[in-house]
Amino acid sequence: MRILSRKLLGIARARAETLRLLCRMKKAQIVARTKGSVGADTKTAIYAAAKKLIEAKGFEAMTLRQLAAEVGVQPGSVYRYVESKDELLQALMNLHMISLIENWEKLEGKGNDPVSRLKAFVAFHIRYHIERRADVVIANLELRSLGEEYRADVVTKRSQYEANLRNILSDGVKAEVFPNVDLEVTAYAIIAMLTGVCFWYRPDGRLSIDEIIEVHQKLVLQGVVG
Amino acid sequence: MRILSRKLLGIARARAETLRLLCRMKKAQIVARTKGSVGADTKTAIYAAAKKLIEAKGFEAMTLRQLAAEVGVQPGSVYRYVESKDELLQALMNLHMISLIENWEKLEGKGNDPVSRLKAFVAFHIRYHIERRADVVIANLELRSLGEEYRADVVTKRSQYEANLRNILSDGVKAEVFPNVDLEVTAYAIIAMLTGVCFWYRPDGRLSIDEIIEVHQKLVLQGVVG
DNA sequence: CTATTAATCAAACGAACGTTCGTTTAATTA
DNA sequence: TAATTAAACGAACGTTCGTTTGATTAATAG
Repeated sequence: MRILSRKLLGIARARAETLRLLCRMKKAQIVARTKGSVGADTKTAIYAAAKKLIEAKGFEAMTLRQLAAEVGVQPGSVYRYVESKDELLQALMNLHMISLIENWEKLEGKGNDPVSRLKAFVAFHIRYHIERRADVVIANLELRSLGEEYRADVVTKRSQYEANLRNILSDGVKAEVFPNVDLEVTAYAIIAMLTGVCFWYRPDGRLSIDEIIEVHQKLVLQGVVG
Repeated sequence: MRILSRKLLGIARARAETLRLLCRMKKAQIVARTKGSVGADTKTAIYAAAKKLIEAKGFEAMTLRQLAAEVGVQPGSVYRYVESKDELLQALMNLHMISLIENWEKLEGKGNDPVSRLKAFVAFHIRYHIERRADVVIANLELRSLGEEYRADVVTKRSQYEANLRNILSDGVKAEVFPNVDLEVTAYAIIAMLTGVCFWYRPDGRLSIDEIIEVHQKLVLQGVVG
């Protein structure tokens, strides 16, 4: 057996040498930096591919080899743009939370009374979540995979976003348009219900996004107004 | 650097040799079948530990070595009770769905009018989901990790359970107690909102389970009754 | 035109993964 | 008590993982 393995080792070595020679021959044709490659584009492609793969398989199940293949690059090349797999997830989640908060702030204050503000929130949340399904799925399912050092930051940002809804409800209670609502629980309930949409929504479904929004606006408003 | 790594390799080899000797010495004391070991108990322990670990870290992130350590057994021993890691997840999800459906069927039909049936469903769903958080978290977050051959089965069972709510809503519409509700969307919305509870509920929180149920019953009923 | 920087590749690393296997001991049966 | 079955162990298997490295080419700046 020991002789056999030595023989095999020899064969393997010879084969490796042959492959190396073949590589050297090909090197004149295809190698290293590719024509037209631009770093910024590659980084964008990496982030997009990561979103797609994590949404489909989950963060832990996605390998950097799959990610690299999706981008059309070698596994090692990803590390020019990403510190580590963990840091990549952190970046995706943080960018999403920041974008979510900013986009709502752009709309906020358009209406004055609590009822129209609540309707606006429902519409915004559903539309934004359907349009960025991958971001949302990642942000909601992969918190566990996020390193402890990053998690608190994302959780804080999420709470910050949810505070917008709590403020609307609170103003409604003060103005006596929403009687007897428990701010905390109601906010959780509404958000869960709205976020849930992007887990069953299908573009070719029976209802349009606007119709889905209307159904939810009615449910929410009747729920809190009574 | 090459010299350093050779040095480390040498140290590692020496240490491995020492450990091997220690193992051989211990063999006279601790080995093989342990006293008082019962197969059924071990299987129960494996399922319980798997639930705990998957809930905390996710299915892909849990390793069989962690699972074995949690049970207090060697990694290979797990395979006496489990066909594969995938089959373990499938078993956990299927058992949960079956139990969920059965437990609701035991309660169903206690009330007659759609309103009291809807209230009963809200109460049951929240209480059951809080009490079996691990099961619920797994069933809701790990569908992606489930092999395609098993997934359809779990999805069917889930839809079967959700049909209970759709039937209640449908009866309410026929009896003209719930005017103008979209059966499909409303059912999704209610379930998402109720399931959401077990992602924020804390036993030492401000409200008791009963109080949380009351808040949701009110929200849901006002939402569908108008 | 030359030197420098940006971008990528091929190859390898050790570690950890799920899983298999032959052996060994505890409990049960005949 | 002897033979059989149940339960677990320890060690290893081949594979794949995230990551690092040094060489190599494309684009850009001087």
